[in-house]
Amino acid sequence: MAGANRVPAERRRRRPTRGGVLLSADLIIDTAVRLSHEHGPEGLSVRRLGAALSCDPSAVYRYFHSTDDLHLAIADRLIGEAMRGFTPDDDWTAALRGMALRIRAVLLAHPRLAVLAASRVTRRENEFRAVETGIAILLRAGFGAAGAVRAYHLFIDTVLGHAALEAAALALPDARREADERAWTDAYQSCPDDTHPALAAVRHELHRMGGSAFEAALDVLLTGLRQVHASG
Amino acid sequence: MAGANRVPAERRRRRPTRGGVLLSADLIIDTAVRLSHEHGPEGLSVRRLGAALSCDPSAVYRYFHSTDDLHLAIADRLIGEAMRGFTPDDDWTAALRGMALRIRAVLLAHPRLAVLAASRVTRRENEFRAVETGIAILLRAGFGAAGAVRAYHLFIDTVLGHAALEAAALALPDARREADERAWTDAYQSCPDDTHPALAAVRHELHRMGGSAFEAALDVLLTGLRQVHASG
DNA sequence: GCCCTTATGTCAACAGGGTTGACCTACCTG
DNA sequence: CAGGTAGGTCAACCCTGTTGACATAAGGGC
Repeated sequence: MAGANRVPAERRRRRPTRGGVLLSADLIIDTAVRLSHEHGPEGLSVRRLGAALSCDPSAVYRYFHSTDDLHLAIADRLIGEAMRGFTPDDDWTAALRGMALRIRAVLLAHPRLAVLAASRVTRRENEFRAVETGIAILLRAGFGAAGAVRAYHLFIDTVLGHAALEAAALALPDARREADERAWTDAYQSCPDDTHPALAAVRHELHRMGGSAFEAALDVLLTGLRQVHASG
Repeated sequence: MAGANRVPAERRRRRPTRGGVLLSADLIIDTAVRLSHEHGPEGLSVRRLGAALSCDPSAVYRYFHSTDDLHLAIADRLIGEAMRGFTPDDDWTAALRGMALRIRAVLLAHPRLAVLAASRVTRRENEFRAVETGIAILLRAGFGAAGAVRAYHLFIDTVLGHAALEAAALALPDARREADERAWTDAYQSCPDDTHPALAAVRHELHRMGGSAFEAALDVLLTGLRQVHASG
């Protein structure tokens, strides 16, 4: 918390930058989101932000206490983007599935921000609403208070964990990402059969490791959750 | 791959640093691992590494092409550490569970490295062996080649995703981590009941969100996997 | 319509980061 | 013992977040 609201949300004196831009928290977040996927990895920095807004980098600190503060605001923006217009399916597992896919889609669209955002608690409006939505789905499904919170917790962490992992891979410089992907059809194909018999046995299936396990994992998790729900 | 083995693993001419230390890839990795959890977040840097080894920072580049190369080597070291002495249980779900807990324990012990390591493919010996072990467990359980790879993929990504998330939280500066944790017993307790009825209904259970969902998620995932295995 | 306060943009500086190319020296091979 | 070169060192480059002093224009009170 410590001074989290020392920076006023509403400004009275609006003064344009040297480049004629009228700064605002929203504009800064917009620009940050744009920067982060226009430029390559590490594309987002206070200095680049300053350049993009044609203002001095330090002006950002008039709107956010630190880059961490800015990151949390960005994270909340992404959550809002993910959940905008979401109406949960009547079937609770389908509802959770839909929510998971939305969150993943947004995080993959902003891989570099995803890494920062996924593990944080923004404690801001959009996150409040998302948690409200998720818990409501589970309560309506018949989970008790404790069960709903437990289920939501493991669900959302699984979704965020997978998404963060995929995003981190996407956020790598091209050369590294491709090298990582090639590993399964390359280095892993060259492991000696005698010392790695299991790898040898599945050699022609290893390419699957290069892709995403998100939906498969999600479906298995929901299968498990359904079973837990049914059996008490 | 590009030049991945341009740096020879074995050295002939061993020449001590000004501080009298005989460098080696292993010693550098050792020191890096130690640094990363002796000092706080951002405790690991090439320059600090140089200081700890009493050598010039740039000497590290004689052993690793870049920090990324070093990070992969560290990741592989952690995998080795996690799997050392691991003997899978006869029950395949118990075996996977044991493997998951080991990986998580090591990643949580080195939170800052975990964030770097979890999403990468080290394509090095220890990782080869770990994948071999995991696939072997699933083949022995009766999964076919494709099923074993699919199951391993979604299993390991779930484990790594959760572990990375927890590690990222642990790697935060104390103030930020505590603020994130407090959110559930603090900011989330203050959401208006009328706009957030589900949150209101589970208010006294929300504190659970602050802890770890790892084991709960793991158990639900294994439950799901068991069902998938049984029904096909 | 002016003046004062102060919010807010600007500037310069600091400490730290990865990486590179030139240098030089001590080691190993022959 | 001589020569070639691996490998440690040094200085430089450009990047990063952050801070404190500074200046200026905005807007409220009169």
